[in-house]
Amino acid sequence: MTEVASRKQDRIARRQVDKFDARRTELAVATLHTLAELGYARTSLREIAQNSEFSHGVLHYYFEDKRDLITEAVRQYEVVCVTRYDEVVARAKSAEQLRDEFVAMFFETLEQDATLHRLWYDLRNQSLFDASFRAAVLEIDGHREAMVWRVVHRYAELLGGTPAASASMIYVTLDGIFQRALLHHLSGNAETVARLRAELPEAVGLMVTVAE
Amino acid sequence: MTEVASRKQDRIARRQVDKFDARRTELAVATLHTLAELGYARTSLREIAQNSEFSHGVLHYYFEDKRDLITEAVRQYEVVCVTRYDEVVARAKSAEQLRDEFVAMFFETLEQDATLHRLWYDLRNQSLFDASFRAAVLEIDGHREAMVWRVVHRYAELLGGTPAASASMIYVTLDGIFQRALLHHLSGNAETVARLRAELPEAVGLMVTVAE
DNA sequence: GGAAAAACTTGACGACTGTCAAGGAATAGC
DNA sequence: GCTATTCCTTGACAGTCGTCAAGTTTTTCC
Repeated sequence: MTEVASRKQDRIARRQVDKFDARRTELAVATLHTLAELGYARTSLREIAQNSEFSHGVLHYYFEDKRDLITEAVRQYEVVCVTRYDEVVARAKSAEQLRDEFVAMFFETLEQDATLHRLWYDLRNQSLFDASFRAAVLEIDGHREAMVWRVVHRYAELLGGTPAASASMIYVTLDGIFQRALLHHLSGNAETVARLRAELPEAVGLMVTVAE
Repeated sequence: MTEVASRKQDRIARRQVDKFDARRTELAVATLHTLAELGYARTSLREIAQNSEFSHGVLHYYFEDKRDLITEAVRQYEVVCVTRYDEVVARAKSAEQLRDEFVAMFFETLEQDATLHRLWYDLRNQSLFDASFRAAVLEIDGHREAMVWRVVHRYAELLGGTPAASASMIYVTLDGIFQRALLHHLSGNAETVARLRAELPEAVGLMVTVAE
């Protein structure tokens, strides 16, 4: 084969791979939405296919098996959800502004992306029973922790103080609040959500100590 | 029917009800263990029956349907898990002792009853998708909140201070720590669990403010 | 001990599951 | 425009699921 022909071959192969990956991603997104709607326990391949424009057989053309598909869907969740607060951090001019916009964003995504978030917790929980997704889950959990740490760290900086607890502790606290708010939001318990919202700024305040 | 006969009938009926309930509970406990082992998504009625000494058909003799059975199993979880720290509170003579014994118990049940706890989180999560268990879940969650509140409240009392946050906030924080420790415990990540354990006393300390 | 009631087993049903092979439709390369 | 490859659909498979009816075993009551 000449060099030109070889390079051409490469280009074609690459384009095919790109196309293949694009379709994979497309199907993973459809999977993500189906999972968000039904939950892990009740999501079938046929149901996923119905939420896409293809038939159920195509899933085995693009994915090894169901695990492979769902793992890819989890990865899509990460793309969507793990840089959420970065713009808030970037534009904050004062500690107060950062805190308030963080709280606002926190409850905005809670309500707007509720089904997506419940899926995340569902999959994180599945990983307690099944080691398949565990690596992906631990990775995303780490990214979530880093994300809230950037917020609190910057908040402390703007206040001229330092975080009062480790990244781990701060993450599990905020995540715990989020989970509970989500449960009550989906239960139609608006006043409990409102109460959590009212308490969140104070909780954030407790996470930073300012030297006197 | 004479009065005597009627009372006798009552006694018989009551005994039958007791027997009926006893068997129901027995089957609910078997269900609980199966769920703890396999998780909600993969637990079938035949599997449950195999973990009991009966055949799968009997489950429909004692329970309306699968939901009814699982709801009863959740209730059994409550019986087991919701008064765990009360003895610790009762015997504590000092704040330090209460804190240390709480931390010890926290990680003891984490490791000893890990499968049961992962089930709890699994079911709490199911209630985000399916309203069936929601009432039971919210009720148990409330009891768990009250349980940790008793601990922190007593701790503050012994220290001569007051809790620094609401019962809600304190619960979600401790629950968040527990969930994360559970994830890493089941992932075989012992050093992360150890780190959380080392940080827990400090976190508890932050939950109480002492007037100076 | 015999009849009635309760407790339990067995086997079957229709529906649904993940997987995959066979074949049709679309596209790419010449 | 023809061929080869890629893409996608269809239908079937073996298995599992919750449910339930029919029948057997055990217990209860007189």
